[in-house]
Amino acid sequence: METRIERLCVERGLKMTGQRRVVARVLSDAGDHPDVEELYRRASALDQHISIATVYRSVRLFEEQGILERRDFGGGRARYEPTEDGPHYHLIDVETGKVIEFQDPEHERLMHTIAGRLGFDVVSLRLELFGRRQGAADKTSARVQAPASQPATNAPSDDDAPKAWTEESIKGTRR
Amino acid sequence: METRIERLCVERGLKMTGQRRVVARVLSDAGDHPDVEELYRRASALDQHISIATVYRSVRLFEEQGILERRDFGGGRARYEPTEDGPHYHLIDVETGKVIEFQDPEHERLMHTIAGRLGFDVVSLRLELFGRRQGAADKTSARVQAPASQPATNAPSDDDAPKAWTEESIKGTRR
DNA sequence: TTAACTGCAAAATATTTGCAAATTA
DNA sequence: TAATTTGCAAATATTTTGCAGTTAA
Repeated sequence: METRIERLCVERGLKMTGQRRVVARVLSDAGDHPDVEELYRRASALDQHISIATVYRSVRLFEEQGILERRDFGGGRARYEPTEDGPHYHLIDVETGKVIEFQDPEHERLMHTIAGRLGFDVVSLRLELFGRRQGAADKTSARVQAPASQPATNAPSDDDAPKAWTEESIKGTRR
Repeated sequence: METRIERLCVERGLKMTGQRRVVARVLSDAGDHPDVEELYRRASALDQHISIATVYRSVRLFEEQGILERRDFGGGRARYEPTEDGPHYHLIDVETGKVIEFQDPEHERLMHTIAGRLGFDVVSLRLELFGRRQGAADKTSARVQAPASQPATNAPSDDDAPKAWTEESIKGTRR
């Protein structure tokens, strides 16, 4: 079955190579926010004949086409998700690194109000909330001193992905 | 005169070397959001005897101490600002890359409400708005297709800094 | 057929680190 | 003087690119 991403590519006159199709499929199937390395891993499982350079080229292309959005949850790697789900934001659990998506129309409105007040139209925005589950004891205060920009130098920067990815992903990380 | 950053370092029992002092001074004087390369440039002007490795080590240290916050405005480099100014957000002009800081207590409240609804306490958050000056003709629609995460692959990722920095900064960028 | 695409390895960019020498408290 | 810190250069990590060969339309 043809994925939405494939359809969009065809509409925009891009060649659908086997590799491109595989990357599109992997992205369509992903319910999380994989980085390039993880996309490459999943793609390789479906098709041996794919190189990581092609994955990089594909996500860049898809992003340029507005099919994908690049995210930065800290950890030094770009992460990706399809644009199909409409505007939404992310709440990152600082204890576990788990990512929760949420929407809020009121917030939407507020952003436009604020931008308007400054004389701007909103083109896009990003909002990431770092939080701790209510009632969770703070056993790790050192972790969350200054996570404002990157979640924290030493907080888990992983995701809602299966353990295997999580661990491998962190191992290869430079921070 | 001793900078706030220096004072905090001493309070936390860190040695104040000449280099550290210079980096602290440069950061205290910065009204913008310099990256490491720019910090190194400004520090070098004050003191020849400083290497970029030391600047990297200093900002990492300061960030761990909660004295600095790391920001990501796209462009592949981390940018820094002192934490002293209290919570505020950033509006990035997608045409010029100029960064405008703003606050909004209502937004503050809303974030706590939203997090609470999901069962979380807010530890920190980041909000970046990408906007276009009202009335500015859209001569560059290609630029802003999918800037949700990074401002845009090809939008200026510079700042409110002097032209000289802006240009050098972009030149060395990989995107 | 041909313009677009891929793989590979090398380059570019950003950041970290090992170690010997220098410096602060 | 002892523990930290620095400079330098080399190592790592992520992403991009040149080029020759392959492939979709």
